[in-house]
Amino acid sequence: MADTASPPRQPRWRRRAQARPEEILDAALSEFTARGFDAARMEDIAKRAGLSKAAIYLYFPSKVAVLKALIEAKVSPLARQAQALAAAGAGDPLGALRTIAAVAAHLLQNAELIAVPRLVIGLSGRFPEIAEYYRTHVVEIARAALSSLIEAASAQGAIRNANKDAVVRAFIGPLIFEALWTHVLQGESALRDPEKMIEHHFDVLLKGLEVRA
Amino acid sequence: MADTASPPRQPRWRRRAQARPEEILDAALSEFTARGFDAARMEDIAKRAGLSKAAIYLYFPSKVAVLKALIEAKVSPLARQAQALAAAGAGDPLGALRTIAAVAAHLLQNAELIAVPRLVIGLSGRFPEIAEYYRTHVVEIARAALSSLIEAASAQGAIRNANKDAVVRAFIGPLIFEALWTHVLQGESALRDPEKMIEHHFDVLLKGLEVRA
DNA sequence: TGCTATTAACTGACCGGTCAGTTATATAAT
DNA sequence: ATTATATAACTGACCGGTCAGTTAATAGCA
Repeated sequence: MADTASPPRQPRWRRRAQARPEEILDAALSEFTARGFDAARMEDIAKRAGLSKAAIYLYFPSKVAVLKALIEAKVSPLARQAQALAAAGAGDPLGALRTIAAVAAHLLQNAELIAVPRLVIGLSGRFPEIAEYYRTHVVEIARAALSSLIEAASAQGAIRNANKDAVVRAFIGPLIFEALWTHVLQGESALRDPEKMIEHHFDVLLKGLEVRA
Repeated sequence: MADTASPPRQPRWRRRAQARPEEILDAALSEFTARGFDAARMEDIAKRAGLSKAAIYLYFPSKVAVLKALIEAKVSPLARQAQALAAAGAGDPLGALRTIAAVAAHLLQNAELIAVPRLVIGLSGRFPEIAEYYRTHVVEIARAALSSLIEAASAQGAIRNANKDAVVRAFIGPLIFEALWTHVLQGESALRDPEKMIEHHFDVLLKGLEVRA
């Protein structure tokens, strides 16, 4: 009797097959980030994404499948971006390296961004395919991009000859370290001032520690 | 009737309260390393340690407690070692840094050694105390040790003046990166030849990339 | 322009299995 | 005889995944 006279009720739910997958992945990222893969509950992911747990299984066959899709979705863009930056900067490789470092330093401020690699680190033992995917689709691509820039810089005399892999490590390593220090260990972070950090980074990287004559 | 006539039976189990805790921690490290914290089963840890699951609870109140004890047990020695090396090398700071890097490069070949930090990375979100413990008891101590060496080197003119934090990052970062690349991503590793890797590392670190006049 | 049939999208309730932790009991050591 | 050390058996809760059934959207038809 009460509300028989209110026809324009809004439906209890809507069909939005198009938008669901991405929403699910976003929700999953949040939950995985906060609790880790195992402790994250499908029920909570569903709630956050605004549908029922069962509905998730209309889009993904399993929890691991959600994780894989998540990694693929969040990771490929980064790899492509790195390649693009490297390609665009072939003319001025040293400048491109500096730009990439600056961009990276800015991005690394964002905690959600390093959530994926953290998941990968934690799960690489149990799901080697995930580690492999991350290596081949992200890190190897970034390494290749950097390598090509370094080679170009060396070829045109902008930097001296040195072992390429060592240079790549010297370029990336400190950034990774600071990201871990900041987001994993909650340490006081140099990332708060990315420009200054990159300035110092390049000062050491270019000039080295030796006392010049 | 059968074997009533064999008195020298060995007992079904022995009381070894003294030795148990460490054995449990070793077993836990193996299981945690292989499967991660959540997927590791107390039952399996017990089996590996050679006792029953219930017996573990005579020594540790919970699974997390085992993890914490494990981290504390495996981590303090490292911190002490880093401090010792730094103290011993105060006279020749640059040499000490090289030694530390060489030792580190050797140690990093061992997969079990980086298992603990990997656990910390994976669990830092859910158990911040663990991350904090690791920061204060390991990384900050290692950083301090390195910092003092760098300061000493700078003071006695062995290296030029540069931002100390940046130098620490430039020193540690590449090693961390290579360890992750090797043990997490299963990549082809420069750690196979630690001497050469350190040689390249120091070549870049000391001389930098700039073309000298 | 409504009514009906059909399908895609979605849900609530449930099941089977797992596992951290507990309890009742037994055995070694003293 | 007593106590510390150990186990086997058990419990309670949780959670990934499933399924029978419901609802929203849409296409066909009058």
